[in-house]
Amino acid sequence: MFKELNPLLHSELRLAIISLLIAVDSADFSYLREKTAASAGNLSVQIEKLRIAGYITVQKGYRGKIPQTTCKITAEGILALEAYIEALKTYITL
Amino acid sequence: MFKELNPLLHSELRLAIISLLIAVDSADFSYLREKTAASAGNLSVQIEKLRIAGYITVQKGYRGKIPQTTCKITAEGILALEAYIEALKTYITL
DNA sequence: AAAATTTGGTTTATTTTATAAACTACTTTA
DNA sequence: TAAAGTAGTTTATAAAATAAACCAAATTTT
Repeated sequence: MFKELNPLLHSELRLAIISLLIAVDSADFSYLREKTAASAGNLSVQIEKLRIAGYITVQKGYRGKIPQTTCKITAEGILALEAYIEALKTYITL
Repeated sequence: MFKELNPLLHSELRLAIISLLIAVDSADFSYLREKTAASAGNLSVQIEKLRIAGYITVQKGYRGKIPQTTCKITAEGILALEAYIEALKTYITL
């Protein structure tokens, strides 16, 4: 009947992050913050959850002397999003 | 950029309930329980939330001597679902 | 040059939400 | 008549999202 909605993706902010990363392939913390309008704390927490799940990679480096965190979606992340969308289709007609 | 995902609908069980009610127009508690495979407690709580939001009506009656709760989606509920789907489309390409 | 502000975050605490467990009440079956 | 099933509600617990507080370095303001 209904397929399970991956709880890691079934979250407004995490879905937004994944959605942005699908489009740009690589994005830093500030970019994600601008686009999602999330608080830094919330964004930091949700990025970490996606990283632990293996859906994104996170590289902490420096741009000059300013710290810079860069995120990229992984192949696993792309597959997870595709599966999530398929599951959604068991609930709604898109 | 991203539209807000109505938190009342952005819940696996509540979305399933609304999805079922869109299709059948009227359904009792047991039917929803069968189709969603949710626990009675969880189903009861989520039905009540949808009722308070005005997305469904809930009629408590009897089938013979056995209590029977019947749910129907409201016009408001249908609109909310449509808006939710539109909002989802700002996150994913369906 | 000291103080305040901004950037780029992390950690911790609070609130909200979902879920599960326990309970009520009545009915049917063994 | 005792046990089990139906149809739920209420309450407690677990998990999640969000916000608040904080840290460190750099930049700007006075």
